[in-house]
Amino acid sequence: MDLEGALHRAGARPGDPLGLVVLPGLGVGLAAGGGPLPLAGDPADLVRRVERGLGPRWTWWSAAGTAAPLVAAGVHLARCHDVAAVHRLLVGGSRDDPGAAWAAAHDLPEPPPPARHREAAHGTGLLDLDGALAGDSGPVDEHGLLAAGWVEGRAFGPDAEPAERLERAARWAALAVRTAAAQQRVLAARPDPRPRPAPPPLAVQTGWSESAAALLAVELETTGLPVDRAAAEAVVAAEVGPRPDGPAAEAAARAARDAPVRELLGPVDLRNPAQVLAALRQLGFDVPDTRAWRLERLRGSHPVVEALLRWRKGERLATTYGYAWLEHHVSADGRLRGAWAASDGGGGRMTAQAGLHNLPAELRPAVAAEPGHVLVRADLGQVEPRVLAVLSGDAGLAAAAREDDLYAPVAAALGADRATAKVAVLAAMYGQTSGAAGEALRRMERAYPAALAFLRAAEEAGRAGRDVATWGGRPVRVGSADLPEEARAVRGRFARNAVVQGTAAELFKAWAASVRAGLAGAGGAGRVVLCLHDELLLHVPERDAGAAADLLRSALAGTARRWAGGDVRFAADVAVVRRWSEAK
DNA sequence: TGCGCTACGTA
DNA sequence: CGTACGTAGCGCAG
Repeated sequence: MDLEGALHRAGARPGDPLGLVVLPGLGVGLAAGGGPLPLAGDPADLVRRVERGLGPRWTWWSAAGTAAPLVAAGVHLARCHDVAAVHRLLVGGSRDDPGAAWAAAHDLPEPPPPARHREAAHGTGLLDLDGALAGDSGPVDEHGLLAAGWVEGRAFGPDAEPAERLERAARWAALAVRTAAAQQRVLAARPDPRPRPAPPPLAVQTGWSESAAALLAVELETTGLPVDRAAAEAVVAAEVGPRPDGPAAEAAARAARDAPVRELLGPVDLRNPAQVLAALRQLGFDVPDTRAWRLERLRGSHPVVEALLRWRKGERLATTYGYAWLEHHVSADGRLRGAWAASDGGGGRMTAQAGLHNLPAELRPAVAAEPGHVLVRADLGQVEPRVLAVLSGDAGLAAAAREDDLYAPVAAALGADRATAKVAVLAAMYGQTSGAAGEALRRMERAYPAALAFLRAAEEAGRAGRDVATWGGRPVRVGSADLPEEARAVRGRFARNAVVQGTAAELFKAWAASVRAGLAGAGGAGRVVLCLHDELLLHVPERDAGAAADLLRSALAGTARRWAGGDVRFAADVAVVRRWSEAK
């Protein structure tokens, strides 16, 4: 079959949207401007050829649903439009299923959410849940909404003939392209907040980078984080002893860990906070709870405090990050894998499961490059105050951002030391209402009035139940008005912080997408292996280390210029290391 | 089994 | 009365 000719007849052009639905083992449904194009064959092979020959902007309902088998087969997908990711960027909230995106793109009321157990099946065509699709019903129902049988993948299920399944997959891909086109029109019409807008519009750029991040999330899950299992086990063993070989040994190890504390505290269940609290009160401690930061202050007043804090540390390693965790999440190939979400929570940060985002510092030496490779780590310095300078257009804060250490000029402006300046800046961004930052905060008002006014406006919007929006235009839903004062204050702080945190997340994802593209362009084996809010970790062959470090810096400079308009400088600290712990 | 609570890890 | 997230054990409701 002449693939190039078929693509040409279907109206596919380089760089243009090309709808894609994958039917594993069967083929792919493509859709360009000219209509649906079903192709039988090995999906990875077909997509690889189209990527090489045409270089489209792959357009799918979601990377999680469509790209996973391709990524698993080692296919690199350069550019994409992710309908789910863009939908979340456009309307905020947590819905990103095809039905919701389609309805929003057609100004229809949002349909009820899909049943929970079906969520994983969106657009994959992998699952046959409730039998065959009724008759020859199409993908759009009588209300103009997407039909359940198509959303749930039954339309492509094994009940139909292969040719018919591919035909439907291509029609489904065509609907993704139509939805994406509608989304693109909305993005392009959004006001551009940059001081000197230049094409492409910021919202369009953000749609692309959010889409790329969704694909990167799939890749991160496939690639995994390289872990030196022996080193990890050594850390665990040092804290909780050797791996128990059965339930009895495990119970014995637990009892042995508990014994030193129970000698001092009495025969209480250490895993029951209420019992621990009661026992501490028996010993004369007047504490409202048993949290570590509270007990920290009581260190030295009684040996039990030290023992309990030490026990807690070991207990964390024994439970959350112990042998069971290694067993479940670190594969035989030495990779720690968990599910990733590219845009989660209120502000749209990346999140990860399997402990990838909360690895205790003690375990970081176990994150290690494989033989012949290095880790290249880069973290954004003081990203949130720099983002605040972008959002608010505060000239003084933008000037401070020209320094590698933003807090130095801020300290000078406040007439305070660096530590105080840092606390004041963070207090302003997080909405702290008490504590020692008071006087410094008042000086912040005078030194950076636009930045503080921006934060106050965000907080006020949150208190009043009005949505706020990130730089890229993502609405941050704050919920309804009419709440008790306490709840309004909480929501105000949430809104104040979510705009900054969410905007930082957008910059980070744009940077990560650029780095991902640069690594692919270099044609090497370098991979992004971890995204940690303001930190990127790459795993690259030794000889590519220097190029990867350069890429991290140049990608940031380019991203910041396109994204912020060049008025605010962003800086990354880059280090080439063998083990994650070696970097600062 | 599912949920809220307490606790704690990261940014 | 600084924000966000994920995970685990416990106690309780169903």
